Amino acid sequence: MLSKKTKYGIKALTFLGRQEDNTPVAIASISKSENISLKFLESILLTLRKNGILGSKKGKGGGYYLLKSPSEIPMTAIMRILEGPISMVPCVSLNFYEKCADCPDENACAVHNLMMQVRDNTLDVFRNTSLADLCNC
Amino acid sequence: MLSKKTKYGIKALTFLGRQEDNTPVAIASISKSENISLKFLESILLTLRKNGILGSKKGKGGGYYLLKSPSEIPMTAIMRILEGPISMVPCVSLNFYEKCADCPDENACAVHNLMMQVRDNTLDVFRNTSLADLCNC
DNA sequence: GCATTATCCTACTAAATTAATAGGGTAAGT
DNA sequence: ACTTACCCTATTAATTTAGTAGGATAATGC
Repeated sequence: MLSKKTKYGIKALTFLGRQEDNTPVAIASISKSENISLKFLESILLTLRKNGILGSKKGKGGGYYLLKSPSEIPMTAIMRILEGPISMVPCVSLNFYEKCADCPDENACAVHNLMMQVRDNTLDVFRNTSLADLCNC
Repeated sequence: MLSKKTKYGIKALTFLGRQEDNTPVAIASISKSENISLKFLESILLTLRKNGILGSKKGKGGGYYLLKSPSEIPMTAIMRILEGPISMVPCVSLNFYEKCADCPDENACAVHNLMMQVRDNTLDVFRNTSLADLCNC
């Protein structure tokens, strides 16, 4: 299941991507428009900033803004920052790999091989989708 | 992330599907071979039985066995019983649909539309895979 | 019929994760 | 200075997941 953190994060990014210009938007403004708890959203936007997706400006007229054009932000990046691994099991993860404690041989593991296929298909979607695609719908 | 419940359940089913004949296999036997806590596995096999995937026999020589041939058991069925919805958000689920509290219009929701694509791709994998495919690898 | 074997079933607990909140600190603008 | 709005850490509450306990029930075989 997708966490609320990821869901809210994507909604906020889409909101920012839909702005006419790229001037900073206050957290409170996004929070109201998208029905997201202000404090929770604050922490989400903070991690997006720390991971190079967003820039921020303090003080009056401040807020968050996209550092790149939406078309240059692939969904793989957003998903990995907010949700973590794209795969359903760590043993097939490209960026968050971990060996299973119970599994002596990965290549002989039915779950491993099945989840590899799922990962490839999911990855296909995220690789071929940018934030821009989400903004235009 | 895939729950251990689902992971263990798939492993157990694969183990059963790989048996020469379809005579009952004791939980303890599966538990040892697959490194799964006996009690936890017990509850997993119980739900698979209650959902028509497994049959069981009590007493000496008893255990669990597949009710159908592995090729007749699609992964969609197994996943929905063990893991629940295949989609990442309830609002795009075919079998476990739920409306999002925060979202006024589903069709205008970027997350909704993205997750629809992911669901379709994942579903494709599970629909085209049966337990038999997992047993032969 | 009685001991043994193994599933059946409910309830409970512990651990981990997720979601949300609190509250003060820091920087920018007027 | 004062206000605005992000910065950051810590804490708590809620939920889910994983695992455990312990007895009930049914089948088998001597």
